Order: sequence, then structure tokens, then C-alpha cells
Amino acid sequence: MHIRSFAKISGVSIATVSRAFNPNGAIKAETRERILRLAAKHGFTPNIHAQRMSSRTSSVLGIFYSFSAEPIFDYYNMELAQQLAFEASKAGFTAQLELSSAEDQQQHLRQLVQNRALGGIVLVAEGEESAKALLSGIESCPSVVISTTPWSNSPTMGLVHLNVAPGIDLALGHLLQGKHTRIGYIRGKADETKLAAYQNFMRSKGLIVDPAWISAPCSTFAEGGAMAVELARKGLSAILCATDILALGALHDLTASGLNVPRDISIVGIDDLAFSSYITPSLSSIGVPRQQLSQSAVEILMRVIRDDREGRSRPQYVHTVNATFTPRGSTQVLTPKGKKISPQKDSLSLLHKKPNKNG
Amino acid sequence: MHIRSFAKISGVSIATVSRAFNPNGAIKAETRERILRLAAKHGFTPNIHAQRMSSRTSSVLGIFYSFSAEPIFDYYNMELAQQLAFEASKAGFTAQLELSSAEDQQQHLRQLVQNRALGGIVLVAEGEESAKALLSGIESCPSVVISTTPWSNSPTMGLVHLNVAPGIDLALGHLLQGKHTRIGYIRGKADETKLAAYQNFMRSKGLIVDPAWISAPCSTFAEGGAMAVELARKGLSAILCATDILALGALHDLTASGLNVPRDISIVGIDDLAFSSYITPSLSSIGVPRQQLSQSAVEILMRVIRDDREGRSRPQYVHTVNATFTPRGSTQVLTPKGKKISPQKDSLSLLHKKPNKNG
DNA sequence: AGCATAATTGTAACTAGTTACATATCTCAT
DNA sequence: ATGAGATATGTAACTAGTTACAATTATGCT
Repeated sequence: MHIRSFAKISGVSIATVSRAFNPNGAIKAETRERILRLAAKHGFTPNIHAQRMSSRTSSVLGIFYSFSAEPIFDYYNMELAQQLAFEASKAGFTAQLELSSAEDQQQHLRQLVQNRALGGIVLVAEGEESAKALLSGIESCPSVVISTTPWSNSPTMGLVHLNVAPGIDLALGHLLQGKHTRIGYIRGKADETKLAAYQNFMRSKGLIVDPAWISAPCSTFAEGGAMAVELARKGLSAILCATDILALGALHDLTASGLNVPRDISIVGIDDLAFSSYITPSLSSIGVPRQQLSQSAVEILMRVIRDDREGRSRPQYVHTVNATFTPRGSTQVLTPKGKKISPQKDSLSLLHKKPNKNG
Repeated sequence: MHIRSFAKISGVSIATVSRAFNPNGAIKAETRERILRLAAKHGFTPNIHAQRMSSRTSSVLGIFYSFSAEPIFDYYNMELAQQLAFEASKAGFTAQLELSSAEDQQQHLRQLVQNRALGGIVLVAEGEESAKALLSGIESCPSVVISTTPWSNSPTMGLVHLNVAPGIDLALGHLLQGKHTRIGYIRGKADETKLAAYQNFMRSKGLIVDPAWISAPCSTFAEGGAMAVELARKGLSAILCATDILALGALHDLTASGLNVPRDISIVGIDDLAFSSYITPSLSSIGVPRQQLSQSAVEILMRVIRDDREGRSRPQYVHTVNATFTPRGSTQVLTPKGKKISPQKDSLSLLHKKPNKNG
């Protein structure tokens, strides 16, 4: 059933049918109701492809990760994408996670835009340059960038700035209050902002920032674990990890190597994934509010789209979302006594203590 | 740039251009090459919407979860969707996770199919009836069902049967070998097959299947935890959980209430999520091979699509994927000594012991 | 009632491709 | 050289909508 035959059935012109289905079509309310009722009766729904072709718009929201060198098999990105999809669907859009490899990403994006396959783009980016490079030449398509760096010069498109620094400050402040001073950092991929926030905080408090306390960039559980064990050997009392994944790896390998978290060493993650509060010890984590992020991104995108459609020029929408911090079981205040104990030995004995009690 | 102007530029007809872009268009190899080269030079790519409209096909793979009453904020489904998307993209399809609420799901699906928005459907289903109901009337669209139940009568569409029973047998066998006999089960939503497999195994070995050892269906960390504590009170020595999420909740709450996993009670999950081997204790889990599942599903779907296009009737493709079991740290062999302890009393006293210790 | 203006509806020309059928070109055996 | 059969290309009719503009109908005001 297409529009022409349905128009004939309902005794109006195809234009009227089209208007009935378009929320801002100039049509009498009664007529619209009658047509929609008839459409439901006869099972007519406008064909999406045809709609998109002739209206030259699309209500598909493309989600891109500018640093998706590897497939995004990563809980944080998955959770974020899911949130974005959810927010998008509330705005009548259907989200599409684009997972082309890093090399063809630019081309892939260009092609989608040129095809007008996308009504809007949400680009989750770390670096400003890479994001701009990726979006250059496709300004015709409304886009929002979710970025951990603030934009240096005013953005040409919507920007949601995810400010991790406050969260990192809170977390490190928490550690400092707990008398931790030797704090290391396990780097993630493309985490310059996080690194800078860590370094800034440390310096501002007059703490040591030994390059040896900062790991190479890594991403998997296993890498996180290996780095954590290595840093622990250097006598650190706390480690900040660029992601909860790395933190979980750290927790695992540290425990496996006989250390007790948080007694011997405190661990802080970034992302605050859903499961982070449910593991043992529960993970103190810097919360990156995925919901707020997604909401703002979609909201801004919708505004840009509306502006475009109504011929207005695009104002520069910017919104900042601050990270928070939730202390949990993986960080501990060092007691004067606790500070003195030799972590290695003690933890080893502890590991086998409990059985005696219950056995 | 559309096909007509580009055809003019390259000095051929629009039909020839179209053929150059269609893999099975009857066209001279040199001509195709020349046109594709020219297209690259002039930046011409066929418009997807127009293609889909006139060819009345789509290369979008819709992923549906038949039991998505709540938003699918669930690691297993996310990991599976991701895998599906990955496999789909290898086959030239772009996957789209459809997350309408349960009530409008049927209508949503129908509309998409009627619009020919979808080239294929992957439906992740638990119940056979619900899956059939959802797909009835839209046989025109190729579909594959990933189901934990085998199809009772021959399927009208592709079927990937995820057989959890072997995994459950292995896991329960492992527990039994470890002298566990009092084994409870924390139910998930729509997990009849899992429940049946559990009951069958228990009965086949002459073990007690006390209805009181089987929880109400639940899905969140918190519910899993609460159920686990409740079951632990009944003196069980092991609990099988319908998902790793539930198992993680169980691990958390049991530990919080002073029990030690695996010494006091063993826990087995189902799904074998990426993080399950990295938590402490590492989670023994029944592995559901997401990759195999996705691969088979997409492969079958592509075959159905090819059959359709070439006018063949659809053979009944069925593929079975068996679950496996990986024992890890959350399950333990009971020693004769361990077996003697009166679980009931001991665990109850334990439940309120911890505060004193640390307070 | 008569006219200006506004609100609806209709007509027809778009959107950008695919594909059945017709036509042209090529290959090769006679 | 010629015609059959195969291969390649072109023409034109589709696909199913939107929308500018024209035409019609309704409303308000004198």
C-alpha cells in the first residue's frame, strides 16, 4: 500500500495524506484524524525510505567513537551508546552505532553524510584535532561532540564537554585526606586530559609526580593488572586508573599477587560502571554521568537540527557535565599504624586468615 | 551529485552507472572500473535511501529482544548485540538495536518490516510462542531467531538454538563432584529452559529439588543478592544463578553478610561475561558463546536473504550452539570436614558477625 | 452581500535510484 | 561476409514519498 492508492481510498489527494502524517503539515485537525484513522484501518504507513529520500532528512542518529582503533568492546562505551540510543528514541530518532575500523572511519562517515543517511551525528571524541578532522567537510550534517577536552576555539558545532577534572580532584583529594601521597596513575588510551588533571592536582598539592609512577597507555583487564603490580612494587599506596576496566584488572592482579586492596594499596577507577559497586572490594570510582551526557548531547543535537530546518544559523551550543566521585571499598584512609605496616608481608598472612575462624 | 548528472559527466547512461555499483550488474569489467574510478574522482556515491526505495531491499539488520520488558541495560545483551553488529558489518550490513518498549514492540517491528526498513531480523528470544507471535505476519522479511528452546515444530525461519543444558549439566556435575548436593537456583526472567535443565539434572542424579530452593524470577544485582542471602539461610552449599549479573549480586551480598565464597557457599553464573573472570573470587560461569551465536545467526540470515533474492524457497536452517562451563574461584570442592559443618546454623551466625569484626 | 485575507486542499514537479525491455555491439561458426 | 547467440548499453517506467505553487473554500469585516 503506497500513498497514491491510499489517497484514492480515502478520497483525498496524496499531499493531504502526506500532511496528515507530518506533524507540522498545514491541515485541518479533523481531516488529519480521519486520515490517520483510515490509515490504521487499512494498514497504511508511510515508507521510511521514500520519506527520507524526498524530504532529504533522516532520523537516524549515528554514534561514532573517534578513537575506536579496536572494536569498542568496552563497557563504558557500550553503556554510553545504550543511553544515547535511549535518549535518541525519546526524540523520535533511531540510533545506530557505527563501528567501522579506524582507517575507514572517515570515509565511512563521509559516505553516510553524503548519502544523507544520518539526521545527526554524536561523536564521542578525546582529542580535539581528531574530532575536527573527522567532521571537517561534513558540516552540512548536524553534529554534537562529546569531548573530555574543552574546545580551544569556539566550536562550529554542538559540544558537550565532559569535565573529568573535578572528579579526579575529588578522588585525589579523598586519597590525600586519607594520607596517601604516593599516588600512581595507570593510563588509558587517549587520556591526555585525565593525565593532565592528575598531574595538575599532584603538583598543586606539592606531591611527587614521578614519571615512573605513570604507566604506558593501556586498555584491557590484563594490561591494567600488569601495570598495577608493577606500580605496586614501587611502593605506591594508591593508584588512579583511567578506566574501571583497568581498575578491575588491577584489583584482580594485585589480589592475586598477595596484596590486599584497600589495606595495602588503594585503587580508584574512572567511569563508575554499573558493576563497579558490586564487586568485592567495591570500586571507588570517578563517576562519568552517562545519562546527563547523553541527554545533553541529544538535546543539543535536536536544537541544531531544528535551527537548520528553520533556516536559522547555528548558535554555538556548549554544555559542560562534571564528573563526580564516589568513594567505596577500594580506597582506605591510612591510619598512622596502617601507614607503617609492611604491605607485602601482612597481606600474605591475611589472605589465609579467615578460614581458621569459620573452619 | 546524483546518478543522472554523474552519468552525463561520465558519458554513459544512468543504468550503466547503477550497474557499476551493483555487484551482480551485467556490465563489462573495464566499464565498471572506469566508472568507479570516475565516481571516486567526482565524489559520487549512490544515495542509500534511493537505493533502498527502488530496490525494495535494505541492508539494515534489526536486532530485537523479545523479552525486553525493561530497557536492555544488561551486559549480556549488550555484548551479544555488539557481536551481532560486528558480524553484520562483515556481511555488509549495518546493525540496529531496536529498543522499543515491550508493548509497542510488535507494532514497531511490523512497521519497520512494512516499510522495508529492514533487510533482516535477528530476534533474541526465550519463549517459542512469544517469538512466533512477534514474527507472525511478517514472513516477508528474512529472520533468524536465537532461542534457548529448540523449536518444537519445524521453524518457518532460521533458528540458532542456544543449548544451555550441556553447560548446566557440566556445572552441576562439577558441583556434584565437589560433593555439593544442596544446590539452589536463582531464576532469571524468562528462563524456563534453564530451570528445566537444572531440575532435570538434579532429578536424574536423585538430588532434592526443593521448590523453596528456587527463587522468584529476578534480574538485577540487588535482587540476585537478596535471593542469594535468602537461599543461603536455608543451608544450601551451592547456588546456580541464571545470569552472571545475578551471580555478581549474590557474591556481593553473601560476602557482605559475612559468608565466604567459595568456602561457605559456591556460586555459578550463566553467560560468562568478559568481567566475570576478573572479579574476586573469579566467577565460575556457564559460557554462552556469543561469537558463535552471532556468526551463525548472521550466516543463516545471509543465506535466507540470498535464497529469497534468487527466488528459491527457504530451506529450514537450524544450528545448535552448546553452552560450556568454566570452573573458577567461586566454586569449591567440599572437603569431608567442610561437609560436616551445619550450614544452617553456621551461616546464620555468620550473617551478623562481620560488623563486630570491623566496627 | 462583497471583498480581503486566511486556512485547506489539489496538482504536478521534484527526490535518486533500480530494472524490464529494447537496442546496439561483439564473437564466432558457417 | 553473414546470421545466431551472447554480451553490453540505453530508454523509460517504475519505486513512494515531499513540497512549491495554484486553486479552492472558509472566515471576518465593512
